[in-house]
Amino acid sequence: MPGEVGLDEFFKRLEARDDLGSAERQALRNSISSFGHFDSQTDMVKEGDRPKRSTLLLNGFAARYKILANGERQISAIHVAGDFIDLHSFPLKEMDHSVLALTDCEVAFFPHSELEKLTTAYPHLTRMLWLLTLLDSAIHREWITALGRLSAEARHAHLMCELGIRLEAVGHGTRDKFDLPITQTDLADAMGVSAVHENRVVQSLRAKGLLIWQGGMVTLPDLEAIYQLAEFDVRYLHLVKEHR
Amino acid sequence: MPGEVGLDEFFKRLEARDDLGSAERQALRNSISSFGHFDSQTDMVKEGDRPKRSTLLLNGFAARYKILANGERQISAIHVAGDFIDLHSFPLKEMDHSVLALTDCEVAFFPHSELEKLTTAYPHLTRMLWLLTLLDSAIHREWITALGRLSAEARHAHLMCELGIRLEAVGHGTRDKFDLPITQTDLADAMGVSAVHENRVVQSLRAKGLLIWQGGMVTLPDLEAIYQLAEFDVRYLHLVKEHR
DNA sequence: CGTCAGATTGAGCAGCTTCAACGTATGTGG
DNA sequence: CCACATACGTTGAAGCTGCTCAATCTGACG
Repeated sequence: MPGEVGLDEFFKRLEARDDLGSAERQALRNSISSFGHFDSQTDMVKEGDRPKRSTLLLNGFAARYKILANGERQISAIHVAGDFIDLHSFPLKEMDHSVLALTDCEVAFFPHSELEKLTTAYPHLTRMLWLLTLLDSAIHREWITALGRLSAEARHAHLMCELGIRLEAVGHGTRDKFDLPITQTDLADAMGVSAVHENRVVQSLRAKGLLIWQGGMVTLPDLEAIYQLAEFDVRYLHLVKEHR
Repeated sequence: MPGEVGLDEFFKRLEARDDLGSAERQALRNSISSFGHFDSQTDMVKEGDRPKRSTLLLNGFAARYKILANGERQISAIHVAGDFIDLHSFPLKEMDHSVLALTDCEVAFFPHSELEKLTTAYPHLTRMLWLLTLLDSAIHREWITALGRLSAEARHAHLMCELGIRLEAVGHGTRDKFDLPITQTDLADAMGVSAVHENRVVQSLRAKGLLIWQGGMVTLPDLEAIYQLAEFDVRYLHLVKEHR
C-alpha cells in the first residue's frame, strides 16, 4: 500500500452512518487482496467486464460513464476517496458501464470471494456494504432530478454542493473549500451539456459570486445562496449515524 | 391477500437472476406481515418518512418522485408488479423521496425486523435482495444517460423498451405489447419534459410507426427500429441467471 | 519559443418551453 | 337523457435555453 493513503476515508464514510466493531473493521482490512494504482484518464473497469473483485478508491477522482452511438459520453457518477467504484459488480456480476480515473487514483482490491465470506459471517457489515450501494443510488436519483428539472446552472451548483459535503465527510477539505482537479469537459459530460455551455455556466456562477474555481480548487463563498440556487438538501446523503 | 394477486411476479423477477431454494422462498413468504391496497394517485410513502417495513408491489404501477421549489415534479423510477418500491429504506432508514401509486396498487408489507432476521439467517437471500436494489440503481444510471444525452423522443422510446422487457420478465405482457395505464403528464415528469412536449414526442413516435398507444395499451410494432432509435441494450437489466 | 490541453468567446440554429386555446371521452347530478 | 364537469389529449405561436461550429486565448511544459 502506498504510504500516504489508507482506509481512513473508507472507514470515515462508513462510520458517518453507523458504528463499526473492531472485528468488522479488521474483517474489512483482511478482505483486501492487494493495492493498486490507475493513471489519470485510464479505464478502471469496462462495460461488459465481469470483475472478480471490487475496487475501493483510496485517493483521487473517478467517474462512471457510458458512451452513446454518436460518441457522446454521459457520466452517471463521480467517485471520491472512500467510495467503492464497483461494489455493485459483486451481486450484479457484469458491468453495465465503465469507470474512468479522472485523476491518478490509488485503490484497494476486494476479491468477490472475500466479500462473499463477509456476507456469510458478518450480517451487519453486509448491510453496511449494501448501504454504500444505496447511497450511490440516492445520489443517482438526485442527479436524475437535477438533469430532468434543474437548469444547467443550478445543476452545476448542485454538484458542487454535493461534492463539498461528500469530501468533507471523508476529511478531504470542507463543504465550502475542496480540491477538484478535473476539467470542465469532464464536468460537462456529467451535467449533460456541451463543454461550451458548461464553461458559460461556470462563468455565470462566478459572476454571481457563488463559485471560485481555479487551479483545481473549488471555493463556495456563499453556501446559503448556492444551496438555495441548487435546491440542495443534504438529507439524501444520509449522513446520520444510526443502527443499520 | 386479494385473490387475484400473489408473489408470482416477485419470484419470477428474482428467479430470472438466480435460483431460489424452497427454504428461501418460504422465508420470504413468512416475512410478510400483511397485504394492502393503495388507490391511484395516493402516496405510498413520503419523503422524510422512516418506514418500519418495505413494500412489495404485487400489482399496478408506482413512481418515485421529488417535488422541486417551483412545484415541478421529477419522477426518478417507475415500478411494476414484482418490484419493491422502498426496499432501500431498510438500510437507509429515512426516505429521501416519495412514492406515488400511478394506478390502483396491491402490495405486501415486509417489516424491517423480519428483513433483518433474513439477513442474519440467509446470506444468499440477502445478496438477492441487495441485487434487487442494484437493479434499481442500474436503471437509474440508464435514465441519467438518457436524460443527459438522448433527445426526448429517444428517451421516451427507451422507456417503452425498458418497460416492455421488465413487464415481460414478470409475465405481464410481452416486450412489444403491454398494459401501461398511466397518463402522458406522468410520463412527462419521468422524461423531464413538459406535458405539451411529451405529447408531441408521442405523436412523432406514432407517425414513425414505432409506437401504438391507446386505451392504456402499448404496442411496439417494430422492435428492432425502436431499439436502435433508443440505443436500447437490454444488458443493463441483468436478466441472466447465475450464482449471485 | 513552440506546442498542446483546456478555457473562453461569438454567432446562428434547434429543441423544448410557456401560454393559451380547443377537442374528446367519461362520468355525474338534475 | 340532457347539462355540465372533469381529466386527458392535442394544437399553435412566440420565446428562451442550450447546441454547434469555429476561432481565439491562456498557461504549463519541454
